Amino acid sequence: MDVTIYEVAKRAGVSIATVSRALRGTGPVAAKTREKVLKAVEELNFTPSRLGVSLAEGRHAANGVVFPDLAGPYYTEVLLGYEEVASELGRSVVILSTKGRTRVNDLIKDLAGRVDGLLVFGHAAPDPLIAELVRLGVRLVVISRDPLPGADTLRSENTASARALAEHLAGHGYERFAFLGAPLTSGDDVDERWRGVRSVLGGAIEAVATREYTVECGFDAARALLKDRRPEAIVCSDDEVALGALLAAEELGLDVPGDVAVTGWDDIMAARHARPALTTVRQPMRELGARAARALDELITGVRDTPRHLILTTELVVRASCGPHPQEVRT
Amino acid sequence: MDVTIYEVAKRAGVSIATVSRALRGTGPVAAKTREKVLKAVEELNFTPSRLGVSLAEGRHAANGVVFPDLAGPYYTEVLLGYEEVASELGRSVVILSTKGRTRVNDLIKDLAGRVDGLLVFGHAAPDPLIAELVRLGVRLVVISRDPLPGADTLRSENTASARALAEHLAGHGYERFAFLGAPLTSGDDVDERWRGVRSVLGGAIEAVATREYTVECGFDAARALLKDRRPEAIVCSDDEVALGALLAAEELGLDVPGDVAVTGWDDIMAARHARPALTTVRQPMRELGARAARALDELITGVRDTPRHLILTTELVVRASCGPHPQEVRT
DNA sequence: TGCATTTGTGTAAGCGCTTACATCAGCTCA
DNA sequence: TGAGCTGATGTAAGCGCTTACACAAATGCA
Repeated sequence: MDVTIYEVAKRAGVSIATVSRALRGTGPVAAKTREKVLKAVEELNFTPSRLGVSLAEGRHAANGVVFPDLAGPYYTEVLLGYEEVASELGRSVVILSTKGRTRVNDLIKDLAGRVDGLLVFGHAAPDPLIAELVRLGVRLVVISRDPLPGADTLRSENTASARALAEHLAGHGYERFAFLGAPLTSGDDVDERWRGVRSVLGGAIEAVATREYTVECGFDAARALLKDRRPEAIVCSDDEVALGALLAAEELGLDVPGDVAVTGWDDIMAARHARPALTTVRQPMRELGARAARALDELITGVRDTPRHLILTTELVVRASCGPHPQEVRT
Repeated sequence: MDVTIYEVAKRAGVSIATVSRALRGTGPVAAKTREKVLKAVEELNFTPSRLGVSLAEGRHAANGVVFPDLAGPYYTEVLLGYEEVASELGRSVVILSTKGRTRVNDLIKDLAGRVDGLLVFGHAAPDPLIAELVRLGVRLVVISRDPLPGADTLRSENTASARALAEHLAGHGYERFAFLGAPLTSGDDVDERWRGVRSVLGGAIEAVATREYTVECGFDAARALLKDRRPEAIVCSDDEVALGALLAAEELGLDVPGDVAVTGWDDIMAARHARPALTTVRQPMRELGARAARALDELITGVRDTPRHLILTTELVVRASCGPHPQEVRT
């Protein structure tokens, strides 16, 4: 891994410029010369140093991604979609997890210095930092949050889907609801969902916090809620919290949906396999990642230079956990 | 992000060497000079170009990781442990997912060219490629597979734990077993587990393949198995497959562990929350990642230059899914 | 006070590439 | 047959840093 273009040039009896041209296919090279070069490359096992190339080209050919954590399928699915497209576009992906880290801002700035563009999950970086990155000219796509100036934002639709979900539940005849989700950060996905359902259900729904968006936290919060003042339906901020709620109900000997209906959000794989299968809102997670990678590519290559705010559509997926509802089709 | 050390030097009225020294703390710099430099850095919002630094230092300050996929907690947990320690050591992490990719070898070699060292999950890269990387002098840690020459390997203990698990199940009085796991690749973790249980149970256990190590595949394979010729106990290659088996049993109206016992491997969070809670073997996933990062650091810095093969200890975790067993302690 | 250190700073040579520009054959075509 | 091309190659100037080395100024000590 430490043979340089000079050695190849010497061995092939040409200049380094010719080697470079032969390898990249830029500029004309005589067939015979190319042969010689390729032979030398082969013999020496030469691979151009990424650092040299990048420094000369003035680009990293790498994208960054900042996430709080990797717990659960949401982050990993988005990440995989992102990595796949980035790879397709010839870019590597450099990751940074912020949960439990100190000096997050420094870490993120450092990351920004080693990539051509950055994907940031909504809650993984504080707003002032985002603003600073924008000011520094970092190419940025922020995911799962409301639009902000200077950066692309990308999210799935929340409000309308939340209203649809709420209306569906209301159609079951339920009258006392709870929204089980983490502390609401204004403008993030969960906040939008909460606003959406509340706009339909009004005072009939109360918000209940969980520590995090995990099965465990959903379990704890749901158990407390169900013991204390059982609502007829629990709308959860996401599928994992909902899975926790299902477990809590089971532990308390409650039937879902007989005693309490439960819904999730995201449509992760486990939602379909849960018992009862989870009514949820399907959000295109891979697609989010893929779009982010493409958006970043546009910003980096300069095809586009004004921020764009994209919202992907979602789909209400009705399954057993919200109760019998003959009009709807099950998946 | 495009202000260079030259501009800082000019503004501070010093040479670029002094700027570099002031910023890195290498070599002596007068307090007053440092002030001037820091002021200029501040005003210009200077961040040293990572490419320039890396090229000059001759190191990327980045590690790579190659995984097949990110499905389930195993990969993400290892990855997070790895990233955390790498970050602590001042190294970024560049990821590469190989599942469904064409030209994997090229992708991996490309990755090798942009990092100082590589963590590779056992099944993510073909053996010949590993050998080639070793030959090229790539610093390498391979995880979850048997030792191979030239590279560090790192895994959790399998054989003894598998025997312990098998003996535990035999102690319940079960006599007909199935091992539910993916097609066995010689030398990988699952293969070791299979060999371990078989060494105890002999002809009483049969191997049943799953397409992948996922809940879904576990579900499908288990359903087929349970319908066809129900064993008394199903030893699963990992927790996710086991969760699938639990779901299959439930769908078929079978009681676990009454009608069939089920065990997993890994002790992912869902194992504890499953109903019944899953008997499994706890493997220190974060620790694996963390160790890999440290091992790589040793190889990169040259503290150590001979390969090391490390095996971390595991722990049998007995829960309800294998049936009542008063002698053991439940967690 | 003079000499040997130490301290502070600058100069310049890399690190490994890409590419603009210069050069020079060998052709084409009038 | 020579002007004008085109094609093939080399030269050298970056890209943005780090650091060995040189050197001048400041300091220590006898």
